[in-house]
Amino acid sequence: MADQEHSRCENCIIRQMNSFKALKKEELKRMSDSKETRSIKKGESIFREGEHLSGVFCVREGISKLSKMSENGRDQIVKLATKGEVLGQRSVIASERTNLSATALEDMEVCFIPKNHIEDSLHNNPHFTNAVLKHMAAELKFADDFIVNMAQKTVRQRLAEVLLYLEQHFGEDADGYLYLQLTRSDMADVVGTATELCIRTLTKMKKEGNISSAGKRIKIENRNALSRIAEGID
Amino acid sequence: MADQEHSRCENCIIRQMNSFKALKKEELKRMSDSKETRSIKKGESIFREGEHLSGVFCVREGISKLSKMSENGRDQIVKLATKGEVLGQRSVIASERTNLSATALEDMEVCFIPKNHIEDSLHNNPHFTNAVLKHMAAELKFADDFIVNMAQKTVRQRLAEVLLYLEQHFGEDADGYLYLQLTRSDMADVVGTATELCIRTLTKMKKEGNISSAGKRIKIENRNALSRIAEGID
DNA sequence: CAAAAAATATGATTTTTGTCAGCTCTGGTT
DNA sequence: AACCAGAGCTGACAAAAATCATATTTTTTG
Repeated sequence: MADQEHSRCENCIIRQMNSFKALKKEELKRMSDSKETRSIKKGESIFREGEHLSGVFCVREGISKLSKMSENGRDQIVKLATKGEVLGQRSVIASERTNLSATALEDMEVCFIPKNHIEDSLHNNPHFTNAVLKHMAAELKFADDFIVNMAQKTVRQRLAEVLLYLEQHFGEDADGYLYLQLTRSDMADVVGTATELCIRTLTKMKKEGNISSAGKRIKIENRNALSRIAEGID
Repeated sequence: MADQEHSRCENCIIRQMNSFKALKKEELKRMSDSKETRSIKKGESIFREGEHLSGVFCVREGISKLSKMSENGRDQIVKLATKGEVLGQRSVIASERTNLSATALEDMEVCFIPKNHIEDSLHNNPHFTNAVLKHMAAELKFADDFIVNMAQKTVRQRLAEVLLYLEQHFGEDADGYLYLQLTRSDMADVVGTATELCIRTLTKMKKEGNISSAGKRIKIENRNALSRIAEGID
């Protein structure tokens, strides 16, 4: 199918959300001519750890998890990426195989952009390079904070933090439930614990009245209490 | 005291080890005219979390720890930085306060470089910007791997890994002991555990014959065994 | 709709980790 | 040599987390 007007990079609103906003009209046009839009079903993989990427993926719709299998055989989710995020950027910049796997948590729509476009713009467009640099700086800070949390906080603290994060970043549905419905297993993989302990800890939070649930769906009932838990006060 | 020949950036060997190798002669000359060499004694702080930096610190000699205090009141060491590393780069790029504290683990010599030099070169020298970008990409990968390890490995596994890291990156002295003599407390802060458990775990490794020690100094006796421990095989 | 599969949940137990108290060793100072 | 401070170490106990087993509920699918 030929590209519609609305699916051309020049007209894409998504690019306002990432480093691509620093690209010039011409760069965008060229990019748009060779880009390729892909639909990815919930549960499908976008790429796997150790793959060699020939380009990056710009997320237009849906949410994905970026995870890595530890030597112990358990998965750790390092990041949740949504609309506007560019997946695979680090690997392309470093000319390395991917360090993480990307998997769709919902049905997704992503644009694949061949890496030569990225490389060219990194060489010729300082605005773009600086935008990417700032973005990487932000990611690095996020990662450092993540390290400190994983190392120093209890599962209960981390879980409270994740719930607040999910609310802040993905919002809630019409009924007030967290929009992103992570399985307990995925939630455990974010928190870095076993599924059972994740469930038990959620149960305790329910009993305390800080959250409620309907099936896998979770509602935050007491934001402040969760913040206090995350800080280790409760 | 006036700058000697050998302390001018143009002639400094250290810059071959970091992004500064991408700087042009002129940039280096200007940088050298406004840089300032500082001696920092073991235990002293280079900067503290939350400070506003007016420049970056290029490490010429000595080793420092980059750490952050968690809300629980315990310190987590996120990185050990040595000769060639540039401290404060992320904060300057992001125009933010520092996210980490930097403290000397040995007597150090660092060059303070006012941030306008960095900012100018980021705007005008694409080679430099790309070098910094690649460096940040490497740091980000390191951080992601660190997250996975902290989240999924036991203290014993992480400690084995740290010992091997210390050997690989800082080498050993004439007697075969690890060159960098971390206190047990600092070692615990890298591993993300309490000092007591760190000591107990070291003791166990001694009994197993995988390491030996003399005072605070540690010698690796069985590299392969430690590797296996790190991988969770033993 | 019913069966099967997957996800959620709970109990019992073991292992790992944290905490508190106190002891010992070492290196430096007077 | 005596003293001291700080680091290293150990024991006893408490708390947190992992593991295994086994329901129960929800979702998927034939």
